[in-house]
Amino acid sequence: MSDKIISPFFGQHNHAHCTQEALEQAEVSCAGKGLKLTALRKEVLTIVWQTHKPVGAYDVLEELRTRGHKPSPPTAYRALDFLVHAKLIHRLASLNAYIGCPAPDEGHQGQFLICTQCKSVAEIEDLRIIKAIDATAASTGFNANRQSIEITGLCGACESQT
Amino acid sequence: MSDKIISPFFGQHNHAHCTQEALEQAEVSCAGKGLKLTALRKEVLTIVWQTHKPVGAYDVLEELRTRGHKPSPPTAYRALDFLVHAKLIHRLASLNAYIGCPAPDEGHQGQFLICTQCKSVAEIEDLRIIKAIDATAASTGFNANRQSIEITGLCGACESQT
DNA sequence: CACCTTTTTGTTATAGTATTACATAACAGT
DNA sequence: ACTGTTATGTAATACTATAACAAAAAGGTG
Repeated sequence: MSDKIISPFFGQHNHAHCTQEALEQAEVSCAGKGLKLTALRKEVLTIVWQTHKPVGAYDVLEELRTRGHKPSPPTAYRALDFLVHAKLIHRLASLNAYIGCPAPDEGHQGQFLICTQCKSVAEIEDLRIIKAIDATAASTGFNANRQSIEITGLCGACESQT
Repeated sequence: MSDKIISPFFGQHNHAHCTQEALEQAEVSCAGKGLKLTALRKEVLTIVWQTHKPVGAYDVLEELRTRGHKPSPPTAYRALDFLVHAKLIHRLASLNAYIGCPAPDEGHQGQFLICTQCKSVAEIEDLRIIKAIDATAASTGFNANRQSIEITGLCGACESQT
């Protein structure tokens, strides 16, 4: 099978465990790359990981406030930018929002299934898509360096509730 | 070959002809669907078609002003929304901008190659990508209804100028 | 045509998203 | 301790998009 689901696919799971694992991976990953996962950045990462739904920058700000900070927008955007560059989270352009990346060290690009009903997002890695894009790039001389693939629809659970 | 370039791929072409054809197609397409391509909407479509670079909503507003209108934001957004729904233009989520669709009646989804250097955008339709997405959807129970595929990089021309 | 309904456009205000610019503080190496 | 660098705080502002209501234009019907 050439596609791989790399986040819990709209299913039940132990989310506390899921989040904790992401945080531990983040520590390791940053240490390995010489990046500094400061207290603030870690807190923002935790906030993003609270759900598998995308979180907006101003949601992060709000949440930081409930945790005793008094942040203004650049605080959130800077932390989010750092996390994106560290490949710990992804930005979903179609939603202006962020979501935790469950596999920061696999060098994958973002491919997302976004449920319009329950708002959950699953990240996938489909080698056929990557290959197809590479092939098109090669055939046209286009030198691709980033792909943003965002597919919206209804997840199985929401579909069956109709 | 399973992929198709459906807009001039970063190459030279007779753009006046290109634009005019798009406008004529738009007339026909709207007539066929019972949609009203009003003077304002047509003017906005023309503005979007001025280049193969994406155009922002406020660019459209600006351009409308130079043409004697005194529009406020909703004027531009409404016309752009109409054109998107009529499948005459696409919105590029990663750029908050719009670009003309050269093949409005082919029912395709948007797949775009975006050159970060010259800002040109080419639209492609790669059946392998579509099939790969359908396959993933089928295998997970996800019911996809819209895809947004935006690939950024350097086009051949800009690459060779390096 | 006169009337009514629907759609489109105008207008004002405001909501939501993101960045610039500069100040202060924390950190790392000498 | 000193210094250069990185991170965070703060204020202001730019950019993107929509809500809500008013006016005008277009289309249908008796």
